[in-house]
Amino acid sequence: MNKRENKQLRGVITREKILTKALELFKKRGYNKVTVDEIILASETSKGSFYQHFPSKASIFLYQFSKADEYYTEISKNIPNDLSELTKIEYFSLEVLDFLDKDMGKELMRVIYSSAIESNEHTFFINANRPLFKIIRTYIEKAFSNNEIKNGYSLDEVYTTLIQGIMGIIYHWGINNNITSLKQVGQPLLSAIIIGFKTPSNIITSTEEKPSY
Amino acid sequence: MNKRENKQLRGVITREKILTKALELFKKRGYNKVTVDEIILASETSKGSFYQHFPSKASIFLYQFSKADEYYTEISKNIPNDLSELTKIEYFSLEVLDFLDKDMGKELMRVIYSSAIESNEHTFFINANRPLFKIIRTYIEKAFSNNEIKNGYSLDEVYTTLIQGIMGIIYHWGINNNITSLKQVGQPLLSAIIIGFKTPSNIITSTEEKPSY
DNA sequence: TAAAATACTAGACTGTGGTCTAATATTAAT
DNA sequence: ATTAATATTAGACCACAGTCTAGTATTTTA
Repeated sequence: MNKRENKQLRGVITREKILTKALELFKKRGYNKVTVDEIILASETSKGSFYQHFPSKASIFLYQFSKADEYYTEISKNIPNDLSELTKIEYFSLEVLDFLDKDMGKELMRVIYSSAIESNEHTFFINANRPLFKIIRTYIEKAFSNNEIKNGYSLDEVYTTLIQGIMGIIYHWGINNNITSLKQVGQPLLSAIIIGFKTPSNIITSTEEKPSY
Repeated sequence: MNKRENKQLRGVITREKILTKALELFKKRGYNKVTVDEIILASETSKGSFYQHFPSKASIFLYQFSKADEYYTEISKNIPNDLSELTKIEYFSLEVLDFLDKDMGKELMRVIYSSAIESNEHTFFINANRPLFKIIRTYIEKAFSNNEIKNGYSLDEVYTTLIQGIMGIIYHWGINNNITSLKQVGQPLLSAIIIGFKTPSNIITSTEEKPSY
């Protein structure tokens, strides 16, 4: 190993020590109970090192979320091909929910959802999800090609509707303390939305029967 | 005025001074930019007084939300009676969104949604909304009586689905920086959900065609 | 190999929301 | 009217995430 690697190595090792210890502590005592000072004490490093390697306490916790994209791609590959595109969307979304529940966990999801809304630096949330967004968008495009969407919505409307639905499912599950699985609580909304897309709406109904709004 | 009123008065006046000045500052410079020290300076009070009258900085901002319930009841009274119950739900929900957008504003909604998910003290969010929840539940019950719900969902499923949808709409709007109105971005999801409720689902489809999940 | 540039580390310091305690004002009890 | 109980106020203090600066180690340039 040459000098260059050695040099990077010092940092990499420190970073790794911090990351490991931090995640260990978060797991043991919960994210909110663990302080940065504790992490640097346990990992025998310093404030300076901590913030050299991580931009915030949250980022180190959120780091776990980076495997998500990888997994989404995996899920999408394993979807039976004989399903309609809309059914694929439902199937895929439910698998995503299952993954978030079982592999990521409620506490992490809460931290993700709260940091996304409490600051304008939700770049991560929006960007890191790109693969998720792209996968969904691709399905929608195909659904349009196959004429599966019959309620007159545009691609963007369908897309936004789905994202709103998924976010609503996760947010609602996040603030509730019951132990029902995310997949289970999310299934009805997803189904209803998909059915909504499939069902031709009476144009007269939506423009004349309810003219007041 | 007797002694008792006088005594309460001192506190009430202080409380009012803090509240007024705080909301004024929040409005002028934004919630996050205003510090508690600034508020007590501007209102000529003290830390002790501030926390005597308010449990947190957020609570003083969230205070504005207390008129919400009142307004929800008002909306529900003014809904045309010749609409179907499901249409009423859609109408009502859209009016709620309109109110939250125009009267409450995005910053307040973000603070509400972030404090609800970042601590377990979201009692307020859940409880203060009771009237909203009750109104929606009542509509749903009537919709069931009128046989408007044809997709086989239980009352709780319909209820949860709607709440998830509404929360999703608000959350999604909250993290996005575009200026589209909440009502406008929420309309498609609400419509799709309602259509989903109305549309009989093929029972065989949901239990046999997709047995793998 | 000397000098310059860069990465890394340590820990003092800051900003800010929130707590605690002691003092004072007000009300209630006797 | 005295005393006890309670509400209110002031501001020192604490906790904790995050910043800043000075110093050290490593790498690159020449």
